[in-house]
Amino acid sequence: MNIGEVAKRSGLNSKTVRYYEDIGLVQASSRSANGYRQYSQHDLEQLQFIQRARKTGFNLDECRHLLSLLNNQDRQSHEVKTLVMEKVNIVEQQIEELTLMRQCLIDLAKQCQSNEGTECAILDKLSEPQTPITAGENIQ
Amino acid sequence: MNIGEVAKRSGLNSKTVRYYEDIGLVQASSRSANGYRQYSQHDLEQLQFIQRARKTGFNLDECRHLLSLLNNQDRQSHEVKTLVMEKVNIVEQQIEELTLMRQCLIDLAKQCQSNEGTECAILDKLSEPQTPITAGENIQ
DNA sequence: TGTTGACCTTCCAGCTACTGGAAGGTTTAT
DNA sequence: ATAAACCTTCCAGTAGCTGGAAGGTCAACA
Repeated sequence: MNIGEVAKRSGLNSKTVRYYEDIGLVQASSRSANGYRQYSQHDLEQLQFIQRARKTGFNLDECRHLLSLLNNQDRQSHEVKTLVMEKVNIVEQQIEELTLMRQCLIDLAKQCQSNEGTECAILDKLSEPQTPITAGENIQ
Repeated sequence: MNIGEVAKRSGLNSKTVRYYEDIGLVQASSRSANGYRQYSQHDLEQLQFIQRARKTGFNLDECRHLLSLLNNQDRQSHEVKTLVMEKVNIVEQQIEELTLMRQCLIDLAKQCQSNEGTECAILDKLSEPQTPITAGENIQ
């Protein structure tokens, strides 16, 4: 199948599929006489795997790792579980930070009269010389 | 004060301060005879404001907006509140998505025996032709 | 006086994970 | 014949910095 077809079936964008080939995340596909990329069922499955892992929250390096485990018959089951549980920890940290950030924003908003006036408690708060707001480290 | 000092006092990196100048987020500082950047108390306050807004979860465009409101005497208080509440919504969506993702990962991990074997329920799940895992749209 | 180290300068490249667009070739349908 | 819908490559841009190279400046110390 052509790249458009494999893209549709894997839920990825054609550009993304080419990109994954460029960075060596998947093997270069074969080509037909006109130079078009040709994908096998196996290729599709690898791309679907990546799409699903990405959606589950793994970054491309982690996908690379998962793919190598997937394609390696000698892998050990606990390796994969470790990877997943590490990811759970990271996601939980992110949730915690976002929750703090949310509280900061709500606290800010509470102090605002929200009228037509030019005084603004929010801007004042953000301008204070001390740090009244702490949402942990900034995400991203 | 020099860039190192203003960086330390604002909690930013010198590189970041130069970057903010490059992209026009803050006005270019004055220079002393040797070409070093010189910062006033006012400059420091603007940088501190940005640092705090970033930490609170605003991106650079939003910081730009907030700064213009901060520096504009005609601003209206509710404009700022609206910006903050919009941000709360976005943060809440992110939290929701991450929470779903966390559950996916935990579900995956539960099915894993985590032994020395080479079968792996997690990889199997990620390889399934259907999409068993849905954590909403992937966050970035 | 020389030199060491800590500053400062500019410029360029790289990170993540794509995405958009240009310029062009191919295939299919009308 | 021509238009639309594919496909190709290559280059650049996104956000928000950060690292490094190559070089100038300044203060302290032997």
